[in-house]
Amino acid sequence: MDPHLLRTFVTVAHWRSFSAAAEELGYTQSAVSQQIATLEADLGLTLLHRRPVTPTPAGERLLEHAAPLLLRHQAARADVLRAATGPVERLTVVASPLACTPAIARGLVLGRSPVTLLTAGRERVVEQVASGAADLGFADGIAAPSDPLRLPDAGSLTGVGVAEEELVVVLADGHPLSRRRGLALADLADALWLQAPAAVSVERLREVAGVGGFRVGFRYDGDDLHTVLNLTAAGHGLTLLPASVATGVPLTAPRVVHRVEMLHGTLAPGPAMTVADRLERGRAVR
Amino acid sequence: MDPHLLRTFVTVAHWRSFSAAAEELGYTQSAVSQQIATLEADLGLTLLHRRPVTPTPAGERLLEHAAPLLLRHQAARADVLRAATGPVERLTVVASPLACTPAIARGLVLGRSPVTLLTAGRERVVEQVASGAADLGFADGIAAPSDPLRLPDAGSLTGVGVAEEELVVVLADGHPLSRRRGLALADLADALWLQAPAAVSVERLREVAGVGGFRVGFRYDGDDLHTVLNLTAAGHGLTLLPASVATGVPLTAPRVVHRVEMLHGTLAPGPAMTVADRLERGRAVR
DNA sequence: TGCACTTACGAAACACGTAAGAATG
DNA sequence: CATTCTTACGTGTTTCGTAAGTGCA
Repeated sequence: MDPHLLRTFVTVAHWRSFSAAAEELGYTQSAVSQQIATLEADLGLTLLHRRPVTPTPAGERLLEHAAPLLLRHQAARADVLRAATGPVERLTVVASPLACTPAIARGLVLGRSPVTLLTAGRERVVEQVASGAADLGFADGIAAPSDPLRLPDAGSLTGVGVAEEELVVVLADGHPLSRRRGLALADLADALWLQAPAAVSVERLREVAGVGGFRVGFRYDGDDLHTVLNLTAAGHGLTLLPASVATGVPLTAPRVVHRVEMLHGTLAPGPAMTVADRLERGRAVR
Repeated sequence: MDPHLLRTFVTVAHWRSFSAAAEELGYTQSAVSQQIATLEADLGLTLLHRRPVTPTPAGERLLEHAAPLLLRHQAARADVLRAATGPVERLTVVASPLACTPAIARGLVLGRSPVTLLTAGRERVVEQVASGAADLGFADGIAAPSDPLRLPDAGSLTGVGVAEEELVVVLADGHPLSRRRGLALADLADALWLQAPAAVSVERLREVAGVGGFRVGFRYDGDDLHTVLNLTAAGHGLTLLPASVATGVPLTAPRVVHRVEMLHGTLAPGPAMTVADRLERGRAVR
């Protein structure tokens, strides 16, 4: 159960192919085959069905453990390294699509030090901060007011809520429900929803509403908010968005808000700490 | 950052000696030296001062990460293995000294299947269950009513509260405070306390009380409750114990209780699940 | 028959033990 | 000067790549 082998296993399972994993990892097909064989021999279990490549039940189980394990592993490494190297005079920030609110954007100025901002999915934000690729991360999601976001656990990351905002249901133009003053999520479980990284995930919707349904009518894999709005307007599916970025019908039940959390490892004095402190002091929520 | 090297590092740091760690791990002194050198070269940092052997700040940082990392690592392995092998017809249970209350003991009967019970410290209970050495664990500690215990995170362990009980302050025979009807923890911060695995840890006392103090007057490293009571009676230090095992003055503030939690990994149908279900149904607290 | 994983085999790297060396208290 | 860690070096093992082998669509 070498992290090395674990990473190969995860990659193979992801691509459902030994050869594709080999290419991604810079190994030969043969090496990957041998690594998986070693892992299986070590556990005494078959982890993957071959042709087609599919995880066995034991493999599925291992996959659930492997991702958090590898995440914590690289987080530990990054944290030790970060603590040892002095403060750097540049700041790299990663934010999920809707996480960079005006207040946060304003907080990111930093004298003459250069700031780099990049966008990534929620999990990737955690990963980047944990691995030290970014100094500061902003992840958004929906949650009950003052509840923390449910983010992957990297072991040593500090997260503070920095913004919470009302949510609205964005409906198609002229949708019969658009005249309503407020909507309950449970009433919309039968509707078709738009699945997009920039908007709230349909999976999370089911969790929050506590019911099934919420079929995905359309899937948009890009980050562009205008495209999301255009797709919704065209009737491809409903969307849940923070009130400030879209017009729609307020969501009244359950009481959930759009929340942004700032994530960082242990901060050495320097730009990252300065910015984090400023944002933490000015935060809208705890 | 091989788990292998990490384990060696943790052991060396624990013993503050390369040779002692080598002996414990079954390596030569030389091998340990090389492993630490490899780890240090990999991170590009000195992790340990030599002679005397002491962690550097970076080493301290790594130590904080290493234990939970290794714990999760073996927990993942055990979980995959446990899920794959069918239910076993024996049950191994591990409990911290005061965790095996009468109700729990009663719950541990299991038809004709043999049950093995062993005692270990709180951390060790988690470790044993996580690593699959035990099927079921019971850990006790003090916490605010209905609050969970603060146990090491193994990633995939389920914990449910199964018992909560009042605490009493056990005082020396004829102690002036023993006539009081109730005591507040903060008033006892200046007293001398008995540190013993079977009783509440003095460290935890400080956390719960939110103040310093609580000097350790005597340290007893055994598990025997009678010895603890005798030591307390002899005036070697105060102790905090569940009301059912000792007579003393009820603790009135802060509102804390003695809590027992049952821990287990994913349970396959079988003895472990039977017992866990029974105890979970009959639990006193959530 | 062709694509995809496995196996065989050799070369390079690695990890450990023995034993000698260095440094500290 | 004795204890404790480091270094040098030899050996056995591991791991990877090349290339041939095998099996399923």
